[in-house]
Amino acid sequence: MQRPFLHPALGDVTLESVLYALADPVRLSIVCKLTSGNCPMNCSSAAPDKLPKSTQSHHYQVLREAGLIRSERRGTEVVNTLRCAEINAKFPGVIPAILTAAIAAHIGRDSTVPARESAAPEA
Amino acid sequence: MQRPFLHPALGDVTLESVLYALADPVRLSIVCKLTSGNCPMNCSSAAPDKLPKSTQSHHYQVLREAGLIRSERRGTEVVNTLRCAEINAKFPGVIPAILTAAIAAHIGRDSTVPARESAAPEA
DNA sequence: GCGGTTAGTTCATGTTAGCGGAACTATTGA
DNA sequence: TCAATAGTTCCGCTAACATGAACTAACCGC
Repeated sequence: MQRPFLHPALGDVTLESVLYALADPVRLSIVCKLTSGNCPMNCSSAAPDKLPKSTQSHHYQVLREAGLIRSERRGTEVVNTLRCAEINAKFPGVIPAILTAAIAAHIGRDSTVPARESAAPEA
Repeated sequence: MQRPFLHPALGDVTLESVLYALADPVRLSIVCKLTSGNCPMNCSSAAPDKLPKSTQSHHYQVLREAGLIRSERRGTEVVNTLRCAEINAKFPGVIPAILTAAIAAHIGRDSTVPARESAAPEA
């Protein structure tokens, strides 16, 4: 709690780490919630339900170190905001395309892995 | 070698697995080479130099199972083609944005991890 | 200030996934 | 048939992930 948060400079953000951070359903869900919520959120309200706190903390750390979110302490809680605008300046179009696809796929709507769904009756 | 390749149906391709597959520098490099080469390539010519064959094989398997490439045996070699058009139909804009960013970041030009930043003014 | 609550971090641990060397398998060509 | 080529599979080692338990910092009511 006392250790200050480390946010990478934009120059240190790599495409691979961004993709890696978003490749996890939990983290993609968190980012989707932050996007749709459109305002800073603390950790537990952006994370899927019933996720252990230590696991949450780990996922936020990954997102932070990838440069996707910025975290600030506000009293007892940590407030997270997206750094999409910055990332988008460095990797134009990547984040919007991924988030659009994620929202279309119903990721992060309420539960972690919602719809195993449809779309493929073919061989 | 005898086991047939398994390619997921488009309906089974998930955004997470696509992002995961592209989150590795080696695999991103392979996909970039296949894109820029603009034609089918065998495994060793699309992979970075000096990568152990077993590791190459593993990375191609990940790309294949994510739905990003299609592999076919041609004599002693395996010819790989991108499935970008299909993926793009399912997740519009995702692959082009990532590949554009990757190429801009000089990923997969010739070696695995080419330019450690530098914001590269060089051509 | 003191205890309790809240929100999140850190540590330790078991499980899992990835890398790469060695051995193996098809296919081609001489 | 033998050797070379191009990948695959197996296996061991290491690193990463998920999570419970213990910890810390800020806030609240008294």
